[in-house]
Amino acid sequence: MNSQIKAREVLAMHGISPSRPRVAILKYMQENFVHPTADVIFKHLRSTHPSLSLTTVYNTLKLFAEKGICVPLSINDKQVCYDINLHPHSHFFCTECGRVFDIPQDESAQLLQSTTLGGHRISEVHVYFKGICSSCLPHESN
Amino acid sequence: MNSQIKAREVLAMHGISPSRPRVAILKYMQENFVHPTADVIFKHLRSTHPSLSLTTVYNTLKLFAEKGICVPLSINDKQVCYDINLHPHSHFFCTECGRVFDIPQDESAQLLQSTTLGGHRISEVHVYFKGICSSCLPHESN
DNA sequence: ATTTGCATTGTAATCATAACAAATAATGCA
DNA sequence: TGCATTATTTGTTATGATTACAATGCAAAT
Repeated sequence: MNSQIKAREVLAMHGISPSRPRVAILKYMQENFVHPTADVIFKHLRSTHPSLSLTTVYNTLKLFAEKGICVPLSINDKQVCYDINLHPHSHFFCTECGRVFDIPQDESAQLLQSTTLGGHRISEVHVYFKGICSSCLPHESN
Repeated sequence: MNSQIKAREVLAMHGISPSRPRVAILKYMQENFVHPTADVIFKHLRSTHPSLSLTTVYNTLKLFAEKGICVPLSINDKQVCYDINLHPHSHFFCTECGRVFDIPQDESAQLLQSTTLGGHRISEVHVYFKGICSSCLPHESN
């Protein structure tokens, strides 16, 4: 299939050898454009890949994140979920069902003050940056 | 002291009885305008409140959050930290030292595309909303 | 002083994630 | 083709944050 090839291509582009579990996990993320946790992926692939272990899923997701294939999201305090959508966009986390929805960036920019967004009722807005703070940065020239 | 009074006032305003641990925890948060985890608070108050238990800190922070005195932040995947600053603002998480800095909202709005912010080097931008999604919302009239 | 009910405590349980060592597969080369 | 070397995967065990829960303590009201 197409996504099978695509998954292998993506792995190759990032210098990752295309082992069975890696291809399966990436393919899953490409086909199911959700924001899965390690556990969700594990449970979905269990039937078709009986030997797959949860540890492998964790390792693989961490590897993907390091290589820039996906991004870990700490939206809720329980589990980390992963996003293969690398285009700039925001997220909406439903406190009822726990699903994470993608929100186009321009939509979210103007709606930072609004209370509804695409039919969802917003109760919290979170914006945060990650990086290296001024005191941890190597000092340039003094 | 002033903040002692202020802490008790805030508790009263939110219908929370001012027990020793609650006053101490709130006072700590008001005086040290950081973004502490339960553990950080516990360790700081341990010396002056020898009988304090970690469970009480967890319970109290959860209570404060429910009553709207503070906001839990899931910025990093390890521990939840709490913010008593309720004014709209963004956060900067340093991946080196783990500290969380407040970022004025207007500053962050324009700098969503920038790579530095008040001397910090930005590598990730996260925007997310929380609320109830359209399918979990009670249907209005149909 | 006694009751009543909330608050705190300490311990034990849970759950996500990481560490680690053993088993397995993949790759290159004689 | 068959072995040697290295990378991956697996299963189990450990860790660390958070919660559950039962027992104790405390404070206001009678």
